[in-house]
Amino acid sequence: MLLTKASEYALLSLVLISRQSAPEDVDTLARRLNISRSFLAKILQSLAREGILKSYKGAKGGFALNRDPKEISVRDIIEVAEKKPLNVFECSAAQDSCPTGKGDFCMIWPFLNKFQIKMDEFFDGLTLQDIL
Amino acid sequence: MLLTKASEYALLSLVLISRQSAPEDVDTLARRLNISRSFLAKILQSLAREGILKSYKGAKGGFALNRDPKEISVRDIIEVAEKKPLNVFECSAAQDSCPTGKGDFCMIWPFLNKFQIKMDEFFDGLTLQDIL
DNA sequence: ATATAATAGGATAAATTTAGCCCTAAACAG
DNA sequence: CTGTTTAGGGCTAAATTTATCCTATTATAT
Repeated sequence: MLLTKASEYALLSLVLISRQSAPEDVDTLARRLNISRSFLAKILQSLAREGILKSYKGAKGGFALNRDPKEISVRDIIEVAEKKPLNVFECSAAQDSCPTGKGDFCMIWPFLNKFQIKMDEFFDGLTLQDIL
Repeated sequence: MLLTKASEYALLSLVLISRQSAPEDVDTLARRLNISRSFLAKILQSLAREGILKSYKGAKGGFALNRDPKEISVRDIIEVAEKKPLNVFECSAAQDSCPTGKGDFCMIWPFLNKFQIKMDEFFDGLTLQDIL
């Protein structure tokens, strides 16, 4: 599994939330998805902090989309859920982050970067809208 | 990091080994790559068990390629290094492995599978030869 | 024979992921 | 106002994954 459950839960929740006009609360979502309430709460809170969701406290509160599904890239969602940039390796995005060091040129960086770019293209070009 | 250091070390070692005609031993490789000897040993042993490398015990022993670099797909290398199939999620390869269960159709499987297929194409089409 | 080097397996350590708990702050309904 | 609802945040625990180390054994070249 390249991606963790956090991404899975984030995507599933966002689909459910998108289908609703009123805010959905964590309890309902966790029950509907049959997953840990507190873990999901953290994920949704992160998504809210990053402006993907909007949160409403108090009665009838919960989470709703903060932007149009077309404006939410799958890449954004996954990077928030995983809490880190979506890199094949630490070094695959920027050549200067190569850890082998020793000054000499990395033997596999070109390959890694090629995959990195392919993946970036895929995730950047895909929005929540496309999943719905 | 989607892939672990095991894959990184496997790829780097294979490149070094490819450049040599005589078997390369773990000590030399670990020193050259500046990484843990015993960790690398396990990885190379796995690669040998899967027929990617050939191992030679005793003096002047070590590891050498067992097949032509053209015949070794990057996918094979990574799957051996990661010790598991290269799936985005558990469920992304086969639809029936969806864990949400409850009989209803998964909301995100089509998307996951699309990515899975893209990744498969990329890795299957690439061989060790292409990295060298 | 002897030194070299892989093999195998277990043990350990470190890091990350997943989950649970509890208390606070905010918003809302009546 | 007041009580209820719900997000927010922190802290801890459990589980799993990654990474490393160690030791005994087996094979081989010279």
